[in-house]
Amino acid sequence: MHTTTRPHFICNDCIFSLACSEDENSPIRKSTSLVKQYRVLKPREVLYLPKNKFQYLYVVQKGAIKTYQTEADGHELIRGFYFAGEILGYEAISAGFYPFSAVSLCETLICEIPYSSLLKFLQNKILLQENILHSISQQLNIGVYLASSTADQRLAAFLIDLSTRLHLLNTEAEFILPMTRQDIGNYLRLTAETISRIFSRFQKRKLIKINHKKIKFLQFTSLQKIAEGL
Amino acid sequence: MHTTTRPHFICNDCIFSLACSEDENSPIRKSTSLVKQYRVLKPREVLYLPKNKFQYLYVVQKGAIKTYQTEADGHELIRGFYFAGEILGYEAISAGFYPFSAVSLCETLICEIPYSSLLKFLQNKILLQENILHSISQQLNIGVYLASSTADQRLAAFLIDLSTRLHLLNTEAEFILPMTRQDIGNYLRLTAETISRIFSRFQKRKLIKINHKKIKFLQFTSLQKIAEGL
DNA sequence: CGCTGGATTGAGGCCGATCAACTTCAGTGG
DNA sequence: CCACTGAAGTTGATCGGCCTCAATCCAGCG
Repeated sequence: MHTTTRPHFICNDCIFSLACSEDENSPIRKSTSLVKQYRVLKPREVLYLPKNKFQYLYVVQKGAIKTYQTEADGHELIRGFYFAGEILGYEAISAGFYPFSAVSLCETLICEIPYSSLLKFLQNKILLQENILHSISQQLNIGVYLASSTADQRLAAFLIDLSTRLHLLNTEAEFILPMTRQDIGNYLRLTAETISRIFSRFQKRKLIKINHKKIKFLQFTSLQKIAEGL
Repeated sequence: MHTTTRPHFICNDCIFSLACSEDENSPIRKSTSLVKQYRVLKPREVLYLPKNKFQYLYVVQKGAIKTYQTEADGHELIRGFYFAGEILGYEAISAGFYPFSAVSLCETLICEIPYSSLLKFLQNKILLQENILHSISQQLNIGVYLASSTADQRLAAFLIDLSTRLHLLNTEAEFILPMTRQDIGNYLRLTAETISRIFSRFQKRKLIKINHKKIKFLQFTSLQKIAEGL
C-alpha cells in the first residue's frame, strides 16, 4: 500500500500539513507524522463500505472519489464527489462508522489520517483546531445547488462547481468528467437520460462542447446565468 | 436581553456545558462562562441576515428557528429547522459571515456562544474539541431524505425526523407543527399546495390526524415504510 | 472481431407545479 | 361583541418537465 514517492502539489494547502512532515526521509516524520500511509486506488476500488468502523479521514491527493448510499429500491444515491485536495470522512465522526460507501472513479491517490491520533495531536494546536473546524464548516455548504428547481439549473451549477474544484488553468480549458452520466444524475437527482439530453441541448446552444467525457466551456457566463435561474 | 431565570432542561445534554457554569449566581460563571447572554426572540424575529459578520454560534433552548436563503427569483429556500438543544451557525465558520438568514418561528429562547472565545477556550479541552467535531459531523448528515424521489416519501421522512427532534414523549403524542405549509414545502422543495394535499391524503388513509398545526401519528410504522419508499 | 457498458435520442405517461376559487383563522379596531 | 382584513390552508382543473421504456449508437477492450 505504501508508495515510494510522495506527492507535493496538494500538501502546501493541506490543513493537516501542520501534523505531517514534508520531508519523506526525515526520521522525525516517521515517529510524529500523522500520515503513516498512502494508498493507490485503482478505478472503482472500494475505500470503505457502510457500517465500516470509522478510523480514518482521507485526503485525496490525485484522482476522484464518489460517496453514495444504496436506497431500499436499489437506487444509488450519490452524496458527494471528492477531488484532489479535498477531505472525506467527516460524516463518520458522529456515528463512529461510515454512513455510506466510498469508491474511486479513476486511479486515485489518498492519504490516511487516523482520527484517534488526530484528536490526540489536536490538543494545544489551536491553529489546526481552527483549520479543521473551518474545513468541516465548508462541507456544510456543499451542493446547495441541488435545491435548484430545474434540471438545467442544477446541471449548469454542477459543471461550474466541478470546474472550480478540478483546479483548471482557465475556464476555457477542456477537461475530463471523471464520472458517468448516471453518477451525475444520481447526484443531481435526475436520470442519466436527462443529463444526456441537457448536455446535447447545451451543445446545440453553443454553451459547451462535449464528447463523451471530454468537456469544454464555450460561454461560461451564460452557464452561470442558467445556474442562477436567469 | 438578559433573562433572570435560566433554563436547565437542555443544558444537561449541551456540548458547551463544559464551558458554561450551571450555577447562575456563581461569581465564577460571570468571568469564565462562555455564555454571557441569552436572548428571547418573538415570533418571526430575525436572528441574523446573510452577510452578517459571524460572531456567535447559537443553541436553541426553547422554540424553533428556520434558516433560509432567498433565491434570485424571490423564492425562499429553507436550509434547516432548529429546535430545542440544536446548534446553528456552523455554516458561517468557513466564510466568516452567515451565508443565509435565521428567523424564529415562534417565541424562542437561545444562548449566544461567542466563537472567538470558544476557540480560545478550546485549547487543552480535548473532550470539548471532540464533542464539537461530533456535533458538526452530525449536521453533515441532516436532511438526507431531501433526496427521496416522491413527495410522499419526503414528507413522511420529514414528519418522522420532526417527531424525534421535538422530544416527544411517545410516537402517538399529538404535537404542534411550528412552521407553515409553505415553510415545509420550501424545505422539501415542494409547493404548499402539495404539502396540504399529502396531509389530506395521509389523513384519509388514517396514517395521521391533522388539524391545521396540530398533528398526531396514527400509524407510525406505515409512515416509516412510506419514508423508505416501500 | 464481437462483446459490453455507457451514451444518445425518441415516444408516451405521470407527478407535482401552476393558477384559481373558496374556507378558515388570527389579529385589529369599532 | 361583531365586522373587517390579510395570511394560511384546502381543494379542483390544467399544464409541463422529467421519468420510463425502448431502440440505437459508440468507444474501449479482451
